[in-house]
Amino acid sequence: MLRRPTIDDVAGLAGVSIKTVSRVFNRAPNVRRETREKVFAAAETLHYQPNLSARQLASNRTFLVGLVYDDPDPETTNDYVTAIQSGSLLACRDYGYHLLINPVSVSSPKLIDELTALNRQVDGLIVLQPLSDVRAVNQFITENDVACVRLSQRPLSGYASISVADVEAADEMTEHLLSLGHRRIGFIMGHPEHGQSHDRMAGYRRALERNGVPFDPKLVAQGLFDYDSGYACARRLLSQGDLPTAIFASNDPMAMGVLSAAREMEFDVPGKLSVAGFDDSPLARHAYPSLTTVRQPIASIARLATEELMQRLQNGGSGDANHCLKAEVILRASTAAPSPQAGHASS
Amino acid sequence: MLRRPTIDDVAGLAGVSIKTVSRVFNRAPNVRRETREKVFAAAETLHYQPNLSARQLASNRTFLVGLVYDDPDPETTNDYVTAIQSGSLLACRDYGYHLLINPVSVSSPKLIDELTALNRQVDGLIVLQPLSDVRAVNQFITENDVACVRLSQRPLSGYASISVADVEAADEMTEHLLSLGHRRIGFIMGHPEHGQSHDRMAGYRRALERNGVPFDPKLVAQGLFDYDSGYACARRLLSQGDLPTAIFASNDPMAMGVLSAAREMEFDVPGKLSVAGFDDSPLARHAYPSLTTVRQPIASIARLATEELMQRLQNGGSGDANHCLKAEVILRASTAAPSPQAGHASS
DNA sequence: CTGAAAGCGCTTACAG
DNA sequence: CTGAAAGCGCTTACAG
Repeated sequence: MLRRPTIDDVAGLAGVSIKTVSRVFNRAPNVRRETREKVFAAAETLHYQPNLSARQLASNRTFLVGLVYDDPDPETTNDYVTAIQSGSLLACRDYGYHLLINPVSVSSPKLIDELTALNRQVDGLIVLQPLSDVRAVNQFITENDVACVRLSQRPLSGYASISVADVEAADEMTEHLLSLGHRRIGFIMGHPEHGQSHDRMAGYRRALERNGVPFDPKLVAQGLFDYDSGYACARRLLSQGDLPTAIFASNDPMAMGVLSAAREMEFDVPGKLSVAGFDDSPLARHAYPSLTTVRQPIASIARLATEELMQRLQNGGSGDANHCLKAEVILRASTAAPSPQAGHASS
Repeated sequence: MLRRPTIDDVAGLAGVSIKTVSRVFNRAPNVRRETREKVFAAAETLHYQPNLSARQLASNRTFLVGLVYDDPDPETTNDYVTAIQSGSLLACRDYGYHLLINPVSVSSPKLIDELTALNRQVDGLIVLQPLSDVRAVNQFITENDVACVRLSQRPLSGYASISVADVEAADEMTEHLLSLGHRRIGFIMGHPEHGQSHDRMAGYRRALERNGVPFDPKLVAQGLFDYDSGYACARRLLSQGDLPTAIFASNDPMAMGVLSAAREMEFDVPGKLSVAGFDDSPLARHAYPSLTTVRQPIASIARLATEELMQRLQNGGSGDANHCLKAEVILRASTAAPSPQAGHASS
């Protein structure tokens, strides 16, 4: 392979200074159109591509975005994170940026050190939940004036955050179950460290209240957003005296656990028990019965977060900006009206 | 935030030249232990971290590895790719490298242009299937002498490849079904462009042959590695005259499709139909019934590929190196002995 | 075992 | 609208 062409080669061929070539490639204003075209033509013939490292060093920018998320177990794939990642990647490309994937552990004592190191290697961060809800992380952000966009429903003064209307979505799903005739609706909360968990719970309670259905703590179980906890919570909820006729799990993996528990305990779904999830992960559509759930606009979230970050990097912009996107209830086969004799079944 | 410390600051504080600092950080030999410790101490107090861009520019290396894979649909998560990615990421970290995730489209006319551009921004590539089985891609690799490791069972002269013993694994799974007493075993092939598809098919045939069971083309259906194709193939296989008592699908998503089709057509699994998959994706354990499948050592594959690449980058090493890892049959609830009356059921 | 000098390929004020 | 010079923070031969 020949020596890679440099900015000098392009400048020479185009008959301009390297500064002009630089201007053209950085889309700076104040370049005559004619000149620009000459430069592009020269670059084309030479197959010139700017050297990233040189740009980085000279401009003190990296053209890199870091995506940071909690990854308790590298063995288990997290569909939500994967979707965010792929959406963000696409948006980065549009701006000539690369995405650096950075799983960290929220409970690691080195967390802040890791974030510090990462922050030096990228122009900005996209911080997913639950990291974006961790006090130490937000403190790190504000103290170091980190360029970042947070995925969280709790705003951080001076920064941008993107979130989904979890309260509304959970409210809507609960309303759906109520409208089918359910009155005893079990709820499986998500991981308590995630802001979403509390919002979804709030939506559940709001819908009950609005419909005059008393909130019963015995119908609520604390899960951890994974299959196993959903399974365990469902077994508990389905073993007590006064049975629920529906269970609303805060995410799809937990809802899958509920389906398994129901099958084991011979609760026909949706005949004897309705089950709803949240996320519309790939599992949901192919579950049996297919899962009623909430579809989050993950691709839009990722794109919006990335674009918001790009804005801030370009304009040095800061200030508050809190975007909240609507989610959508997806009705499938796992929810139906309660059967007349429901609630009288044995465990 | 204060000015970031540079190599000069460290050298000043440690009382050595910057060259020595550089040597220490690059783990070069020929540095007295005492000196090294002085340098590390100075770096520690200053919280010094080498500037990546400067290293890149000066050394003409990027400390970046590109992971390239075919991504036909960014909306759908591919558990296999995600697992490779996370394993490779971990290995990269051990070597001070970052991983650049690069989904491309195998059918894009710009594929080679994209690979060319990517190749200039990284030190080496890890190429997943089916890209690693595409002639144009391999041609690009050899013509440009690209530093890379391929995930493929078809070796490429001068390069390293990592693969899984697909033939053996498929053979073993088929043997398992035969040993249960199945004689009419349906097989759903994977995407024909993937090398694995053909190997798994070969393993299936080999086991049949060894056991004196004639190969019946009517029992084979062509899938595409996704749920929908598995579902469609199963419907076809279960609608013909001479029914299979077991279906071996070339991967788990297709096996999930088989389970759905079986449920719809009222083939009890495993009573009337045994079902086996391949991959041991997260779906498999939580499926109903839980899926007998083949566990691939994905983490090991990813680590091995990354380490092999690192070797080559460090030693400028080349030459053939073909690693083949063993897979493992995981027995779960979806396979059992055929019932006596099986094969006489209606569709 | 260690150092002084040159240079990697860009961008950034500063001029004009 | 365009250019000449300096410099970003490292590494790389080359000396010694």
